[in-house]
Order: sequence, then C-alpha cells, then structure tokens
Amino acid sequence: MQGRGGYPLKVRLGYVAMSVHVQNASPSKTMTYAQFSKISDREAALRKLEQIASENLHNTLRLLKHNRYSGIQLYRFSSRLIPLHTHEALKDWEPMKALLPQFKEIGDFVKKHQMRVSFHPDHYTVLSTPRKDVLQKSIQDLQRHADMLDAMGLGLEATCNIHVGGMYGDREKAMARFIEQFEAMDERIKQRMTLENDDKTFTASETLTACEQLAVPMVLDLHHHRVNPSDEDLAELWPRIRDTWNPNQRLAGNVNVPPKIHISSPKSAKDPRSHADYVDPEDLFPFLAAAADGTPAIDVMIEAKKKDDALFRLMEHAKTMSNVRVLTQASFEIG
DNA sequence: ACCTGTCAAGTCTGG
DNA sequence: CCAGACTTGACAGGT
Repeated sequence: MQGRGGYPLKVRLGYVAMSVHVQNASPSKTMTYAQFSKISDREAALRKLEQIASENLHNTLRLLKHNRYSGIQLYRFSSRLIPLHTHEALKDWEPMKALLPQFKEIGDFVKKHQMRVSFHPDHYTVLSTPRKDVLQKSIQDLQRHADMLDAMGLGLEATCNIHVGGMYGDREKAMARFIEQFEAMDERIKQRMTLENDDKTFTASETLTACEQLAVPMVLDLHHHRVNPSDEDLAELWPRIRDTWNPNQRLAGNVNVPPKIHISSPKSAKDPRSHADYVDPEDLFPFLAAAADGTPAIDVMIEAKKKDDALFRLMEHAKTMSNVRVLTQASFEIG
C-alpha cells in the first residue's frame, strides 16, 4: 500500500495532555483532599471540585482547537480531568452528570475533525496486583475512564492504555494474575483497552504475548523498549505488534485504526529512564523507515517534556529528510 | 516573584 | 512491619 507521494508509511504525530504553546490551559488543575476537607460546607466543596473539572474540560477543548489549527489529529487526554474522582472519601460524588454537556462538546469536536484520542491512567492503575482492594480501585478507575469516553460519544477507537503492572517477585505469577483479572472485567472496558510495554517490569515481548492472548492492541513504547529490552529483536516483534491492531484480531469489532507507538528520548546517560525535553530524531526516524516495509500507517505519541513543541521540532527535522514527504503540519510519509 | 514542601496513587526496597 | 523513595504537575504557604 502506497501513499500519494510514493512513500509507503503515513505517520501522524501527537502529544500528551498539555501544550507549551497555549498559555494557562492546564487540563489537570486540582484540589488536594486536605483543602477539600477544610471547606465546612460539603456541597459547596463538591461544587468547587466540579468547577475545577469544568475548567479542565474547557482547557481540553481549547487544546483541541489548538490541535486543529496545528494539524494535530493525535492527542492524549489528561487523566486528571476530574480532581479527586478516585478518592476513597468521595465515593458518593457523581460529577459526570453536570459535566456531560462539556464531555459531549469535546467528543463532537473530536469526531468532526477526525481526531484520535486516548487516556493513559498512570501506574497506580494496576491489574496484576495481588491485593483485592487495589484491583477493585483499578477497575473502578478504568470504568471511570470508559465513562468519560462514553460521555464524549466516542467509539471504541478511543482507547484507554495501561501497563501490565508490578511483578511482586514472580513475573509469571504476576502475568497469570493479570490475564485472569483482565479477562474478568466487563466487555465494555476490555474493548477500549490497549497495553504498553513497561520501562521496569514487563517487556515488549511479554506484553505482546499478553496482547495476543487477550486480543488487545499493543502500544509499543520505543523508549521503554530501550531501557527494558526484550530478548527478541524489535524487527521480529514489530510485525506481531502491528497485527494486534488488525480489526480481525481485536476484541473490539469494526475498529480500524493504525498501530500506535510512544516515543521519547532519555533525559541523560545518568538518568536514562526520564524523558528529555525533545525527541532525538535518531530515536524515531530509523524505526519508522524500517517499519515502512509492510506497515501502511503509524500514529506516534510524543512523550517529551516540551510537549507539542517537541512535535513541531520533529516536523522541522522531517522536512530536511530525503526519504520523507511532509503532508501536513503534523504528518508525513516516509520510505 | 520565587522557593520549599505537600499531595494523589501503589510498588518496592531498606531497615 | 514500617518508613521512605519513586513519579509528576499543581497547589499551599512562607519569605
């Protein structure tokens, strides 16, 4: 399959949660529970939390408008849109109803401009845990993320990405527990899930095996793969990783989107796991050039400190490459 | 205006 | 068994 320019692989770039180009647009404003508790009128305190959530959703829409203006079709929402949503003491609080119109407005904008969006709950959402209380909270968190995507009115192409989780001194037992506890979740949640290789625990090879077994797409993180490599070569793994996105192999039916990868560069030799401000083009383009053989399209999520500025810098670099044809401000073809 | 400490979360290590 | 480190953006309080 070839693009119009003759180069086989179409690449779209995206970024995570916030922009360094749009000022005062944090989608992750919050309130601590200590501050919440200080407010004597609980109803007023809850309204304050909902107001913060409303600001976060407003800023999310501002960011999506910036993305549209910048040709960026790939974006990851902040997982902290609703502050204290997961807090033990606020179980009775149901903020979604009041926020529904804003979620819907975001979803409508996403659909209108054919964007691809996702969530990525952090490492505290962990399905390999042996603790029942932690498992229950993790599933609740995934439910809440699915609820938000449902509230946006988005289909199953809008996903929720997590890691396999901790190993607890026995990686095989932990993986078996993950598989069992994943499978026990509601279809509604499972169909939205993707799994990513970890920088400390489960490698790309291990995560891929889980993905194949569960019929869940795998997000390949190139940086994690570098600091926590598999015993198998990426050249061998990639075709299998790519195929986990095949609609025929996915739990979620009728969903046809390109494979997604994550890219970031090490902050330093001393601190290789941390993310640098920008992405070294050498960490991304050689992989894409190699993947171009047999893969028609890839979406690349940039996880750099400088967010969308790192994206624009990569595009500047792409313009100088002879095997690249720039398509838009945030996409290109490579061969 | 800046600096330091705290917060959310669960895992993992050291003692 | 318990305290602290780890991670990250943002808030709170002090100077």
